[in-house]
Amino acid sequence: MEMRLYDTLSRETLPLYAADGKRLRMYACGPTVYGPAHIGNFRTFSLLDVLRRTMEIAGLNPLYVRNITDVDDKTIKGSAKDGTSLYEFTRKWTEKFHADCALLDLIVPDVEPRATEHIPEQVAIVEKLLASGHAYVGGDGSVYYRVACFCEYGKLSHFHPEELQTQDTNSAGKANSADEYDREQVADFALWKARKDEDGAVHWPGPRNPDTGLAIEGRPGWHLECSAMSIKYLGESFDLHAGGEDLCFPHHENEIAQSEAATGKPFSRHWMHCVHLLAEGKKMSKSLGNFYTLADLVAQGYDARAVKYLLISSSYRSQLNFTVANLKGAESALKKLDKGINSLLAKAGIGREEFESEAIARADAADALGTPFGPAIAALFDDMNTAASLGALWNALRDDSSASRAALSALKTVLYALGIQPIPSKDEELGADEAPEEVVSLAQKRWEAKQARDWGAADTLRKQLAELGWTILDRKDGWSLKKG
RNA sequence: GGCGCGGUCGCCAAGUGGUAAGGCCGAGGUCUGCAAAAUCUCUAUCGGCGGUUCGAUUCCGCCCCGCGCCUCCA
Repeated sequence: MEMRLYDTLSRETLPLYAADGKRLRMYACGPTVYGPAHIGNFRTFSLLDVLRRTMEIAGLNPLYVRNITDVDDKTIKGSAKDGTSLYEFTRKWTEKFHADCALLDLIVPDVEPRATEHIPEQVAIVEKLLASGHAYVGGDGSVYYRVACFCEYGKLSHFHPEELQTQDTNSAGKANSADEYDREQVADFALWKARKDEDGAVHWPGPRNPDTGLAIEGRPGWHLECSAMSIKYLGESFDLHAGGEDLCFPHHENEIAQSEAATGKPFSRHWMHCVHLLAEGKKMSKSLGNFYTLADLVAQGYDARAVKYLLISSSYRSQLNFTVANLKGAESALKKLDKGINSLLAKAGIGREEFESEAIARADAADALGTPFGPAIAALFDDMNTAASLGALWNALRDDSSASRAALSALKTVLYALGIQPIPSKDEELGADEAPEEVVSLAQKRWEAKQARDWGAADTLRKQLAELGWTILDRKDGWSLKKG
């Protein structure tokens, strides 16, 4: 079954395929490492992870490149504020990002290039563009892209350059200082920024000024790195480029302009954009108090798996509103999912270990489609409909014919694609040896009171345990304890 | 002003020209000394008004409401 995905460029849902017949070459814009990534960032990265996984089970053999932006205004400012080098500063936040990715069980990209490690490649593109007249040195010594030179400018975001209206403030709420003095047109964007005092030690010998023949010291503009690195690792033309919806314009539009002008070839063939997450009904921002990071949520005791479940619970093309209530709902759902899988295994007479081991392999997608879990796979193949896929997963879990080896293989495939690993029968029940002695002794006393049919004493002891934060789970023949 | 997305059960969220998947919450049953846990069952006519059609939530038009992007936010 063919996998299809909506393409921003053509505004059509098109089949995904590897142009070279071997690997589907995909580039995703990664984070700018200047602070903790928030869950909105991770909605995009989680969805792209599902995409990567789904392409894998579809046999598309993805080659996944996702960059790290480690030089820009914010990283420079942040490192200056911290009194550390740009390198140290961005390493710190990159490590934090990787830790969060691991918590969410995101597959590590095949290549994760950093902007600062690809300066020569970026400079080479600027020099090409200068030579062909697509770029010019502006009044401030920086190199700008001449948008007027690229007649297809706007083809991705479907904006007409002449209709672009410069807002009073940018998305960060800061005033746009879009003065035309340095540039020929407001729409022109910086390819290479000339060195400024506030950049401190952050500068490289840049492209040669065609007029003087001298290198222009400075640093790359924002869009340039993605062109340079995607071309380096995937070739001048590749299969798919993805990112958050905010990147569509100007970032991706500018990538297309500079790449296609530099190579003379079509850049990415297919474009995918993940719609943003809202938090408590509004765009996430620190001032609104609805700014969530994964670390915060985990520290509050929420399960990272539940965060991921929630983040992928609506289609990548629709907005998702994150609320704590929904996160709790996701936790409940996940608990039930674990149980559902356990009982399915029990019905099939297959042990948890056998299920997790190689004994039951992930099904080939074609085989999986014929099982009750088929619809869950088909939904992912159809424009990566994660919400429909989860719905189909629940349906299949209730299907009696799901208790077969073939179906369980298919289940493994679905869980792999969604990137949700079931937790082995972790029903939070603790045996006597796992709780504090005091608690165990209270529980035992209460059990004895109960056996003696002394309900008053039994209820008092149960209350005492509740005050200590433990719940008694009664059985016919005994008791166990649950925290909370 | 330009481009785009969306309004489906209390909440989240799929979907289709022929009478609405799923999850959460809630309610009820079973179990239980009671409670919890477990388990089973139940819960919508799709923003408004017109139009096309044998038939529209699904297509078209208008209106109302919400949201995103419009130069460095995933």
